[in-house]
Amino acid sequence: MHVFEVLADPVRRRILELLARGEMASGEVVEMIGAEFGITQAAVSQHLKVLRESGFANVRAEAQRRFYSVDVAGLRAVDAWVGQFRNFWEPKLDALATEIARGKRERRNAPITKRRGKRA
Amino acid sequence: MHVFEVLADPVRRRILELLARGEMASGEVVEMIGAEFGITQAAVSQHLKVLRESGFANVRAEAQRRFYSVDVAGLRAVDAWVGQFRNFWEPKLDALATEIARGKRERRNAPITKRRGKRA
DNA sequence: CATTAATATAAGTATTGACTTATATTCGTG
DNA sequence: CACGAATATAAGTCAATACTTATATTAATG
Repeated sequence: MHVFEVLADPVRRRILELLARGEMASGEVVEMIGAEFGITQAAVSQHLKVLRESGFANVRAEAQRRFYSVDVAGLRAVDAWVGQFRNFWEPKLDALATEIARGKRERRNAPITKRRGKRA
Repeated sequence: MHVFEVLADPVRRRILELLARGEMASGEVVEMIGAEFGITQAAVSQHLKVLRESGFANVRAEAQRRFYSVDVAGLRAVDAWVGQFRNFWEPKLDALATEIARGKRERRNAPITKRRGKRA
């Protein structure tokens, strides 16, 4: 399942927000999410499965308990994709990349101009 | 439609990547996306509608043509949500927030310790 | 070792949303 | 003003997925 499909579900987003505060046993997640969304243990378990299989959560077993925690892999993937566009609202550092893009665009229709300075 | 649902669709993600290179007329988008995904003009138009209604794209009319461009609003919203977790893999600047979270977690089960210093 | 606790899985259902074809709208142009 | 070009919308279909209930698995415990 693609990272953005994973985060498209509000329950999964909420679970991640809970895990951000520290690892939680499956049962704790079931309680909180159950209270907030009114869904069953099975449903929560299925969401946890999605999160773990898509790189958003890690599991650690302790007796019958499963402790879930945030796995950054998924979040980094999302961040990387959004990063493609970050220069659109944060021109500060990446001004060069922005310049290149804008240059390309404008040069397409621009009138021909004599260039001065070194040539190969 | 929630921002993450918007980006859950590969066609919409691709459209945004195209728009990142500069504004495009609807027709141009239809050509490129049609070629890549094999879908009709109507389908692309519907995706453009979603993008514009969810704050990911702006439209500008010129005669019968509609020129689409990236709107950062949606992307910023996504970035903000992911930002909640950024300290998980970028502890550098936000070390304080990370510290607070970790502290909370550990204090839960920690042995009681005498605290020193000012009190209210 | 039978029972209970904690979690996962199986199987079925219902809703959502991404398509399709067909049609409407809007504008320039002969 | 009729027509063609560019785009949007309407209506219907189909597949994906988020649920449900029921059951399986695994481990501690009396």
